[in-house]
Amino acid sequence: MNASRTARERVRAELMAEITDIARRHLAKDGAAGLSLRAVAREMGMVSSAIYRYYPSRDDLLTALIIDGYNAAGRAVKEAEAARDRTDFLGRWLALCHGLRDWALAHPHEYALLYGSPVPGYRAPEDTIAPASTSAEVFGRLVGDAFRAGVLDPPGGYPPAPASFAADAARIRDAIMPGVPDDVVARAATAWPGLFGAVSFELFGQYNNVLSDLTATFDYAMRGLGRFIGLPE
Amino acid sequence: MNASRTARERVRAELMAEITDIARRHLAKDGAAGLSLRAVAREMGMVSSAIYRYYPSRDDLLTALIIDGYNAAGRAVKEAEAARDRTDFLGRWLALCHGLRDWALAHPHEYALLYGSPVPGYRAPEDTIAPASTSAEVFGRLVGDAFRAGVLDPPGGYPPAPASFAADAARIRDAIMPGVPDDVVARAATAWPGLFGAVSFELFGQYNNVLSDLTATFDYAMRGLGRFIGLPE
DNA sequence: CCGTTGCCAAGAGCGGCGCTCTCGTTTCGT
DNA sequence: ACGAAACGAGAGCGCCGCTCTTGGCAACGG
Repeated sequence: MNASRTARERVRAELMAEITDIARRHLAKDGAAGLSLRAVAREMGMVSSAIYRYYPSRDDLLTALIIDGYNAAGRAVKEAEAARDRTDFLGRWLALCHGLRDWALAHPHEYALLYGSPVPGYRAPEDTIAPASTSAEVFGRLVGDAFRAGVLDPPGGYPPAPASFAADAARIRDAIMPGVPDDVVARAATAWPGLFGAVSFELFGQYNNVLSDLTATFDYAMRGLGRFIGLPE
Repeated sequence: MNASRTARERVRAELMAEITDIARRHLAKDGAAGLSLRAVAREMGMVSSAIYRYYPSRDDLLTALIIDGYNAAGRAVKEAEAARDRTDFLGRWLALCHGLRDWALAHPHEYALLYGSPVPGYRAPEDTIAPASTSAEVFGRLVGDAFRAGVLDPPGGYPPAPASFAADAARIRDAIMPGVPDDVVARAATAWPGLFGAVSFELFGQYNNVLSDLTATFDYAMRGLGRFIGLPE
């Protein structure tokens, strides 16, 4: 009975995978705004209404692509970071940053879908938060490793974190940075959006006619943020 | 003859202004994806094809809204920054940051249009770059003032800017930061996208279920970036 | 003063979109 | 073997951006 049920469901799973594959290709080519269920159906040789058996709406298909995208970006970040010597903490951070940037440059529309403006009528289904945190987990582990190694050496002259941050710090610590004290969490939480701000600026054209050697400038900026956290040179 | 021609052109200008006003309201309510020429025309009591006399395409209307948005954001930033004591450089920076964030929170869809994923088939017409730099000019003047006042006191322990940055630094210096040395320009260029990364993270939902006191955390992070540049406490 | 020119609103229409509903057919569980 | 569920196809609804044509109206030149 398992075999028979899986027979039908296997076809269904394969068709859903084929739909997402085609949709991902369309997304990569034309962006989220250009993704059309009808075009995907056409390419599959189906009639448009048949698609709705598999994805009840365009937003559901987009949600699937978002989850895929978070997983792909997280994998790229993870692999880039894993290639560095475990004790080269600044190197791991830079590898993480370049890994994200390289993936974003290779998949600009997918990056925009994840970290740009939310496209659908706005929703962030529960399913997306787990894969969305993959990159942050890599970051948290890196910061935690550096702290436990006792090598964190942040430049002085910075104000302390606000008292209201303690609760957030505790939550972040429990989730991805076990054992890390509040002020380190706070600095990490400052640097983290800086990474995405830099990638988004480059990808969304804010650096046009401003910067020329984008790779070197990005590397410099991320090095600065790494030092800001306290990662040793 | 001037009077007669301007008579006709005045009506035209008024109609274009009315179109952009309605379009801006639709944009604020439904986002860029929900902006429809037909809906705007309907609200104006026109037939949809008549709109094309004034804006040849939807993208042209969006471009007009983008320019308006940059001007509005720039004005908000400028006024917030101008309200601070000229010698309170960190205060001016924080006012700039909060000014941008407050404007973004009040006009999320417009912010997304400016600093989120580029929505049209992608274009950045020349007309948009001048208004886009208003905020950066405020920032550049602030950094320049602080440098000329001799109060810049950046924490040490950071690597120098890459050699390839010199040309970019010269261009930035000429445009918005006259007299500022390369390493200060480089640090400013690191902090600047950090501001937008923080605002975008908050606005695009990346902080959901992560941070609770968003205002205090933002203030802390911007304070850190201000110190990173060297603005004195 | 009148004819020409050019701007304008309106209407019809094209192709495409997301999505719904109905209708035969196939497939599966019992 | 039979009823239920899943399925593909087709037609259709109301949107959308955009184009083309038509007819009215005002401005300008002879």
